Amino acid sequence: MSTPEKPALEGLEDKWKSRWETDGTYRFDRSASRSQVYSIDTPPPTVSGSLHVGHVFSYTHTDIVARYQRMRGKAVFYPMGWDDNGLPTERRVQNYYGVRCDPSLLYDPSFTPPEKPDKQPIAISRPNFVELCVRLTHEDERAFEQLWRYLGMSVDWSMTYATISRDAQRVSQLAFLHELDRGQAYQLEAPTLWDIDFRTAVAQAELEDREMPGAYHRLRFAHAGGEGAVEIDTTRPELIPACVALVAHPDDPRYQPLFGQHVITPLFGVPVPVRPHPLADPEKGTGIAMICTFGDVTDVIWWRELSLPVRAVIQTNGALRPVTWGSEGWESNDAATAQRHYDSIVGLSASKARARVVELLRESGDLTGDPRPITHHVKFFEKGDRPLEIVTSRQWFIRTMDNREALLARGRELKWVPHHMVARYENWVNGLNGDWCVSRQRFFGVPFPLWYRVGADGAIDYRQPLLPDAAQLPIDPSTEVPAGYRADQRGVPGGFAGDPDVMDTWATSSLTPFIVCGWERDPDLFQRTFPMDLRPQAHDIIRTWLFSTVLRAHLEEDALPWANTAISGWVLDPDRKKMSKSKGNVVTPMGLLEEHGSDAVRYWAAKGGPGVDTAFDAGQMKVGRRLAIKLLNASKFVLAKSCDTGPVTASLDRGMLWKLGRLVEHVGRHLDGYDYASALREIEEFFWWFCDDYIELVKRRRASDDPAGVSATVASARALSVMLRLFAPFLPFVTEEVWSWSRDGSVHRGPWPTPAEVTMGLSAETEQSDSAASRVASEVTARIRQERSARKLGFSVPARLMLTTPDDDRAPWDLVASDVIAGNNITSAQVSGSGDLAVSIDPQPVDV
RNA sequence: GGGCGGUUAGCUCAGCUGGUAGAGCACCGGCUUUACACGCCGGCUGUCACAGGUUCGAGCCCUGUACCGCCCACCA
Repeated sequence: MSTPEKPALEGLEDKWKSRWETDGTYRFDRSASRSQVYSIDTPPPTVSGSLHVGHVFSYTHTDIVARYQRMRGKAVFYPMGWDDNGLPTERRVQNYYGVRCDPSLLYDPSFTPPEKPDKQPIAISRPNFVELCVRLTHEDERAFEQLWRYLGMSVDWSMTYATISRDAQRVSQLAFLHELDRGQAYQLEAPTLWDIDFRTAVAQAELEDREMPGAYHRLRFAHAGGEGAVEIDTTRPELIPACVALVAHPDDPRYQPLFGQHVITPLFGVPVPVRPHPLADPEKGTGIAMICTFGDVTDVIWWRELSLPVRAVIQTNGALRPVTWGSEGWESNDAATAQRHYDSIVGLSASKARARVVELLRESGDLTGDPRPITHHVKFFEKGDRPLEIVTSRQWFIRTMDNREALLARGRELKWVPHHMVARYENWVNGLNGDWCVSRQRFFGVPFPLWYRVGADGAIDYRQPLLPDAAQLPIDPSTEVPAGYRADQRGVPGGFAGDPDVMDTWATSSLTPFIVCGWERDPDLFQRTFPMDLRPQAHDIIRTWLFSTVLRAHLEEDALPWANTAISGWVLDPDRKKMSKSKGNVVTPMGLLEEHGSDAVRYWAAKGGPGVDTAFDAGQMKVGRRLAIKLLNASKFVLAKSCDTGPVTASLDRGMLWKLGRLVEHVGRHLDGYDYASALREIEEFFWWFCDDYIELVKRRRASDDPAGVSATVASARALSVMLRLFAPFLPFVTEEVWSWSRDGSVHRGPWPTPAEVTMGLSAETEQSDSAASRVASEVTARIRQERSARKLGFSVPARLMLTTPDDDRAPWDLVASDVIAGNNITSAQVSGSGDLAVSIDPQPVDV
């Protein structure tokens, strides 16, 4: 335990991250009661992606809060999770091992993937596929963990979880079964937004609008009576065979006479009714629209509310399905012509079929004019490449619409940092237009823990699912067998079939508070940690992760999942664009940490306030690095002569401590409100003042062993101890290093400083005069420095001081005069008059 | 179309309940001052986006406009 000769930052990360691990510095104390615990629902990063600067930025914010709470004496429950669920992992595993998942296959315990992936992917069962996902993501997790440790994240690494772990699956399945039991989950055969490339249903939360070129095609629908025709505009003429009605606004006089009449679809000769509906916009196109099953979500609304039949043509792969014209549901006035037209588009994708239909329309004369190009917004799956279609399929839903009011109330109950982010949540909840579709037609994910009976005719009966016992969970219905059945009855008449789908990744992620707190597994842990204290996350996933977590906690526990949520901003590149890989401006986090040092990068991150998008700024990191180095050097100086107890008699010393006491108070207030940026700013400001003014003024007095020297020694040592603890949540490495020079144990478990500790032994009666003295000392020193600079008199030139002070400053000046004189290389001081502060100096020749 | 945030020095940003515009970086000048040259001291830099309004007084409050970013939206 000693101060190094030449302190440096290099190597501190490696030194302390392993020491913290050995010492269990951040181990959660699970004997703590709920009120002593601070629990954090950390976002699990997607392991198959890569970490970027944005992660470093926002995770630092959370770590600052965690460290603050820990020093406040809380048992901080801070587990790290890995999100290895979902499509990114699935794709990566397919490519990495050269496999593909076939859920109809049975588990092969002896399967090992080939050394090198073959061109022809090997089909494997879902459990085998999941095993490979787990294996691959495990490697990613280790790399992530190394980075987090290097950054100084104070998580308890013994409590790491993964979203595809058996326990996460158990929690997902159990919550689903509860919701099924309570009628909050249900299945429905219904039109659903569908990605034709991923071949899965997608939820409202996963949509994004993209601007796409399109074109209005003006089509002619003949009146069924024979006389005249009506024209409609459509961007999707290929859906004419799926047309089931036309619709116009009820008040639109142009079309009122047509309501209840029929018109004939072009090319296919199908009589369809003309119906009124208020959603039809008289301003759009010709004011009358074609309803198809299904071209867009408005079609679904019209179809439902007008009780129209289904004539679906788009299949799950996006191609037009075969249709026999003239058969039931496909009646046509001219089935032969309809068939001939349809045969030329069957099997084509929507865009190819569209081009072909336009040719057919031109030939038949049902296209008025040329298509008019437009740009319009089209719904996409956020990870998808082609527009979504709407396909009718059986899906599982969790009820959101019935809970809208309750969810809005939960949103108001939650404390949002920054507060305005609550608007995003309310916006989303108010805009919900359907229950949450949680089933996905994918392989890697949490399966629905259900089987269905197969009837004697071989048809699956979805109405009464066969449920597993809760104690059995997690289960995979594609390999496990429901009670009362044998494995050889799978898929045969009179037997059973497993639900083929997996849950939406958010269906699992929405349960992170349950997963980490040991819901329905470790009741003791659960009651010590739930509801949690903090959910930190980014604002782009308020509608997904935050919303769905609030929903699940509401359904399961009738509670908020956490009391607070801190929404972090994004890291922007200097062009004010969100930093992203695709823009080619990604800096690897590890390179950044190695170049500037973790404390320096954390400093930059901490300067970005809660919810504030922040520019990537290497300059700030350099400033942070300088701060850390300054901390090393200043500490070395203070600790070179240190003493913990003794009377603080000098007014300047006391003034410094009073100022520090107020700082401690402010910083605590800022951090309680998650305003780490303001906290850091104030600490930093004090620290530079302490170094440049206070220490410079007292360093000579401090060298002596008389009572005045002891006063400065005690005060500066106390201040250093306090500042190290204030800086500790922000700069964990350098503060720990300095702390270790003179003290046992970790600064990160040290007590958070209190104003009372700082001003211990000081009499409140002197606060005003001490503070005034400290202020006058700084002001006069600044004037002397200005004078020296203006007159090019270096510090080494001794000078005589002539000072004018306001009357009010005369007494404070007397208290600090000797420090100001000694600290500014002044030979003698002459104070005169009264008025505005004025300083002049006379250089004094040095006696030879 | 609806909503949320932002616009302050060349750059990155503070500015609490209205009371004479701030910091850091950059730039310029100076300093061997035994903690630190990875340092210290000093200096320069502003129609607080724009237009109105309230007020003795507006960067801050109100109304409107513009631009930037984001979220949401039924996209014929």
